[in-house]
Amino acid sequence: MKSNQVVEALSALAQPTRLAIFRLLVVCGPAGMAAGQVAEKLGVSPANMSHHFKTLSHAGLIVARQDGRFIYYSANFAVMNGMLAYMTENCCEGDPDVCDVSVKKC
Amino acid sequence: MKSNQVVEALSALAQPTRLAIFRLLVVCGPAGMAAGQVAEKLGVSPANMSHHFKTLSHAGLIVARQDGRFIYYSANFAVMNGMLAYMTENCCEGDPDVCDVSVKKC
DNA sequence: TAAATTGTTAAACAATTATTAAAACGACAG
DNA sequence: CTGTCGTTTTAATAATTGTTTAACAATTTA
Repeated sequence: MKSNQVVEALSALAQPTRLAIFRLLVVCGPAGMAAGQVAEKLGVSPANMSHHFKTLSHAGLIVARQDGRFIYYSANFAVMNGMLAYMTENCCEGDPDVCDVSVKKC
Repeated sequence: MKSNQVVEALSALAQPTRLAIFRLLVVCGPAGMAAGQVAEKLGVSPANMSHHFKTLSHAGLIVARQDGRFIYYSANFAVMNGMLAYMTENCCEGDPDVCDVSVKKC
């Protein structure tokens, strides 16, 4: 994963509403959630929500899937994991005892 | 870890220079690296570097330690791990097979 | 004490980002 | 078709962020 992609992903998540969106979608899993439902759940206007979806999509953190009139968004774990890996690359010069860079499995 | 702390940490890392600083310090481990050395290594002016250090420090991602004339900065793994855990909380409704939220141990 | 080194702070400007409101779009039901 | 629902786009404004320059503080060396 390239540096600028990682920065883009971090920027996308570095905003309260978008972080909340992403966390919500992470819990939903691959099934995702309809755009409107996310907006209602978080109390955000549709237009504003759409902008945030666009930002997250462009960063590759979420994926859109149309189903009839609804658009379902879901979290893309591959990009998130790539981002996490990039940040901790070669940490502590390879000594695992010094740092504990692990995330509880879900 | 609270939402606004996580957003602050993500914002701090969502910038090319600061991401590079953090990655450099992650590799250095607890010993850290002198401010000037980091600045030189990344080709950033001292004043600009100082601002970035401040941002990262305030987010808790790095820690400063004075040693004579030099100030050594080092990465704070606890905050980073807290941030990662927050993002993946309750992912996939608890089904570990659906997503693989793990980071290679260093 | 004076000069040199290391790093921080303050102020200003340029650039980016977030939010809102209004208009427009595409999918579907009648 | 026509109307409505769900969502996106456009355009404008407000707020935040990054960089630079110059001045300042702390520590060591002469």
